[in-house]
Amino acid sequence: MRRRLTEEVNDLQNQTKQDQILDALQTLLGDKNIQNISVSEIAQTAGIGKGSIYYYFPSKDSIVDALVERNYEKPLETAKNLAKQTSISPFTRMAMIFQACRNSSTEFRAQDETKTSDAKEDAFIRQKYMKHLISEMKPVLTEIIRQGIEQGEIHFDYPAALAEIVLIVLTVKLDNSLVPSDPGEIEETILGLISLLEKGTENPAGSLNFLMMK
Amino acid sequence: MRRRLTEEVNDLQNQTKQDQILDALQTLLGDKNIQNISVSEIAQTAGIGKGSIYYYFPSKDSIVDALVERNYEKPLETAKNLAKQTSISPFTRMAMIFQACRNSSTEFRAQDETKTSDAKEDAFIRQKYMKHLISEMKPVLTEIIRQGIEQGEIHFDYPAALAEIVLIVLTVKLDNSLVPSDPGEIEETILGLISLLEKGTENPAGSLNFLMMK
DNA sequence: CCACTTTTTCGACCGCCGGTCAATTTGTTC
DNA sequence: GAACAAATTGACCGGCGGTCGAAAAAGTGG
Repeated sequence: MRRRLTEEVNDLQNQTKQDQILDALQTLLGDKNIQNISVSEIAQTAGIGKGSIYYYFPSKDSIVDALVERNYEKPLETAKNLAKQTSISPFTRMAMIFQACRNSSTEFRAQDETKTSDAKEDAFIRQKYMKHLISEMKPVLTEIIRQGIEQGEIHFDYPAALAEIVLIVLTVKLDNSLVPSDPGEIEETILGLISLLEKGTENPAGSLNFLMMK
Repeated sequence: MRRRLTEEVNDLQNQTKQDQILDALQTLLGDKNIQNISVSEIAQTAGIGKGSIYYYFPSKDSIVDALVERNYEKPLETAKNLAKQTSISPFTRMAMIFQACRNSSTEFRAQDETKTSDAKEDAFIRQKYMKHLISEMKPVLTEIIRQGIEQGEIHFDYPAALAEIVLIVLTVKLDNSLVPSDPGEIEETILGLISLLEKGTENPAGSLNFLMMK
């Protein structure tokens, strides 16, 4: 059978019904925690009936999952492309990847700061974020580190472990819901991580400072 | 006014009503996720009425918080005591602390493995765990590392950062809910962390292998 | 022992949520 | 237009976290 006309119109304006729903959720997340957002509310914001939500998604949780995935599509693609650019230094590429992630995540939680409700409460969604990011990004980062080892720029015996350690520390530390900390503390931890990386990968002190973001 | 007799009886058998409720929750957590445990169920298991739960705790969430806190009382005390034992090598003390945490947490999630429901779902409670552990343990570990630096056993410029990095990586990695991984993968990450620590703190390769648990 | 106050217990009840479903509308094909 | 499939909907359901007032139990003073 031919595809429905409405579907084609949607595709043309790059807005499937699913996207509409995800947009609604994203908007609402600017104001409150996922726990305080009801499915009816999402439906209302999306301008459709509650029942329709369940025509496109099997559960409320799955909507959150889909949103997380959508928000990391771009940085993941960026990372995968960078993994092929062997001419660029591995550490530079790592920095670029983290920058891409950071942009995407600040975009995602644009209005979090102005939240009225208790910030620690939306930990739920942050966690899905972390999980997705770490598991998707690890193989890519591992490959880049492996290249660095081959090129003699990185001296370390456990590329996958190194990738994971860096990912975990950065993700956890930059997510204030898991370990609440003031900016100075974050900076110190990142500095410590950089110092540990420099010594651990046998690079001169200060050479990786550019990993420090912004 | 004098303390109530019942209160004293409770204290004698070391079982306050709160403890009774926490025990009930802990039992139930052996079988299912916190999301699938209702307050009525906790009450029933504890052998009291639902209303009584809310006489002792303001919310369901607060019960979970209290349980997490209770389960880390012992390892935290152990750690604080170890912080004073300056005669023991810092890394040995770190290993002892992690061992204490590990014992406590396996006790806590004793029957997780046999769970029927989807394991990733109880991420909620694990996260409370991580958060509590990291924030409470960080200052203690920092102090121990600082002692190691003074004694010349550890060469590193950021004690607090080092403490946090180690805590974060171990906590996240040993919690399979956040980054699902098979045992071999966990081992590799820990090995990588140890290698990074050895190089980073200017200790000979292999000297910290005893940090590897079990 | 009694009268009285304070603490504790309890389950019926409330509002709301995630999720279901039968009925209806919309779109497609011939 | 008839026949069929796809999409939409809101009333409805069971169950949840949390409230509340009544009442039982415990404590107090004489």
